[in-house]
Amino acid sequence: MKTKRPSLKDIAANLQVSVTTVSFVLNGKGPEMRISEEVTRKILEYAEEVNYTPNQLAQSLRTGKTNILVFMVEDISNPFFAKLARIIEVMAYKKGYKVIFCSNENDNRHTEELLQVFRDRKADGYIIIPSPGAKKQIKALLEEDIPVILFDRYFPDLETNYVVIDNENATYKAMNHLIESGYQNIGFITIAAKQTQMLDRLSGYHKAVKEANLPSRILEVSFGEDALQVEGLMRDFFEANHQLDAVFFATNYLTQRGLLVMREHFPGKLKEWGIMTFDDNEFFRIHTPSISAVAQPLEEIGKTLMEMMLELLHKNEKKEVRQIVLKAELKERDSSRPKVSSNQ
Amino acid sequence: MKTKRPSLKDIAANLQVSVTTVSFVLNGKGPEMRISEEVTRKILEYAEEVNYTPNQLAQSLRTGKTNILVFMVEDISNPFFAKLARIIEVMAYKKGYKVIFCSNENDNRHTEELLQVFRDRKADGYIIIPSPGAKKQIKALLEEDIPVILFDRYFPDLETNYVVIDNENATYKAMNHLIESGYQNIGFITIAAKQTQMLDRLSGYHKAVKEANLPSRILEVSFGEDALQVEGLMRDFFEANHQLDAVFFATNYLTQRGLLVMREHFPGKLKEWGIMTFDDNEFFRIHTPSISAVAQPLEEIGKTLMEMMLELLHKNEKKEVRQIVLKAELKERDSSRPKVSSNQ
DNA sequence: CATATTTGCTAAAACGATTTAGGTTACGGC
DNA sequence: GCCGTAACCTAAATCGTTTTAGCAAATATG
Repeated sequence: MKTKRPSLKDIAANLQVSVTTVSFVLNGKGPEMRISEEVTRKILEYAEEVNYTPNQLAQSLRTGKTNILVFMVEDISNPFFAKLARIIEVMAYKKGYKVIFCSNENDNRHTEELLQVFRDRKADGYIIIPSPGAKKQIKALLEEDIPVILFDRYFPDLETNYVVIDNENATYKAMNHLIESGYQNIGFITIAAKQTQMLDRLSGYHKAVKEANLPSRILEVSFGEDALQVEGLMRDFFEANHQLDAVFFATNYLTQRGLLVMREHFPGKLKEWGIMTFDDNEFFRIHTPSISAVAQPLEEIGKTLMEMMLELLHKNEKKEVRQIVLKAELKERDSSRPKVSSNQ
Repeated sequence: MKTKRPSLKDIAANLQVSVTTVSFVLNGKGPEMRISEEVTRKILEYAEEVNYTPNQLAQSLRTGKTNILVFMVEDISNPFFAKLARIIEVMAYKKGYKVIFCSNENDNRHTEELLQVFRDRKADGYIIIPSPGAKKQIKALLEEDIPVILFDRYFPDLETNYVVIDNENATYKAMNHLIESGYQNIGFITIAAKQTQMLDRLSGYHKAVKEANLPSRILEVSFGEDALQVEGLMRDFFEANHQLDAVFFATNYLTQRGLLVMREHFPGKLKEWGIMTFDDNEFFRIHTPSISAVAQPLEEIGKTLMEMMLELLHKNEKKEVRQIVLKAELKERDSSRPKVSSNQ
């Protein structure tokens, strides 16, 4: 016996008052609009009784506000993004905002389509990991004066709000830690992407090896390749460079693949080599050996993003652009303990 | 120079036709409504030129359809749910639906609030892991004739669609595998929850130990406890039961905690003990020893959920309720290799 | 007592679409 | 010359809100 949800009109009809009055009362504007105590009480009681809640679609259509935020990452099933999503979700709900998560697969067409979808749905704000060619779409949002914050990476020549970490310095420090531990031949496995976060990590690596006068050995895999292909590339890389004594994985996805390859094909290296990874993960603590990692401060990133977003949402006049660079934390674990030189 | 997005009205005004005509043409009803070729072309061209896309809010308000699905889990940052979320996301987008993910923390109030929010926003369908007391809210949705599918767990006395796995049998089989490998004293670590998925796993355990005439040793931790508390309880449990020679973790969260405790406090047991976990994870393959797991068929679960959902969304008359129980797969890895008896 | 002011409320437009029920005009048939 | 029909298009209601502008009655002011 599916009965329609009550609307303002229903309440108004039932109580013989106007829709306007009901709206005023339920929005707490009763006093301001001089609605009598009696009518106010009557309306509140009846609304309670029929369990009225406003139709958000109508409300949004009228007001232009949806209280929906978009959180777009590469892949929501990546633990790093999933954790951050959860943090953002909690904070947003506390402030009365709902969050739509979505994955753009670092693909421009995906990004464009998704943004179109949410534009049509009038999302109030966007927290985005931009795909390489998303600059145009981001610009379009900015021109419509819609709150946008980039994170993880940004466009150096675009004036936007962003929150990132200091990738270059974090990588540089982690590299120096490996070097101080005695590793001399450190391979760097990264994603072939021309985006800031990857370029910065790479240049941190370069800086460290150059300063220490060590050789640089780099493997770039492209984003689209599937797990098996990636594993094959790594295997080849390890075989072609048997003088390696340590390896630095530039993302936690690569680390997963890499550890598997090492486990299956080079079990000895797992113990001997120095290993460092970007982005920490519960399992790196549990792994044998435990894996040293550059840990991004998830809570802080989430908190910063939400604070910036709330500011943007509530701003009246134009705020200046804010670009925040946070520090990452180096977790020193067993995989970067001082090298035990076998032949020196 | 923020210019308003074009609406049907704008197009109509510009071309000196009625809004109705524009709407018909853009919805492909031109021929049916006998709109002339010429007018049709004019409208299509102009719409293209100004890059018209309909305001989804208005559309939804009018039609009652939002093309939004809700996917509610305990915690979206749990890798198991995150992976599934990704699968659902891909399938849903292919069919023109958007997905809102949310975490109810297995809490009734959360569930209720979230459902209220999406009810107000007129979501088209719901895929839900219900919290223990969510029966009433689920019923309310069903009465409004809104598509709902439960998964992971269900209410035995509620006639709903659901997709679950055969928890009892999967646990029973995994237990027998441990028993056949020679383990005689198998602890079972689970969450104190009276929900079907947990009860079934527990009864699978009971069935197996009873049949094999083995002792049963169970640790129940409650959902709310934090990581450190859980680890403390496990430590006590392991110490109090030093005759244990294997342990079965009933969820992958518990496994994470448990492996950490074993690693830090009982490193010897990591190698000796049989270990089994529910819900597989990339890292269980990489762990030393690699961890045997009862793997839920994520792809199949996702596919089944979406197929059922699409059927419900497109149905005309009432469909009968579908309750699907899928099989889990046992991944036999190093942690359940035959026991090497040290003192027999 | 006539005129302001306050009190208490409401009509109606607007947001941007969809859809029902016609309304013109033109043309063919008889 | 009248009627029926087809071709082409549109007015207006509707979804459920918010909000502006203002009306009528009661009260205050001089």
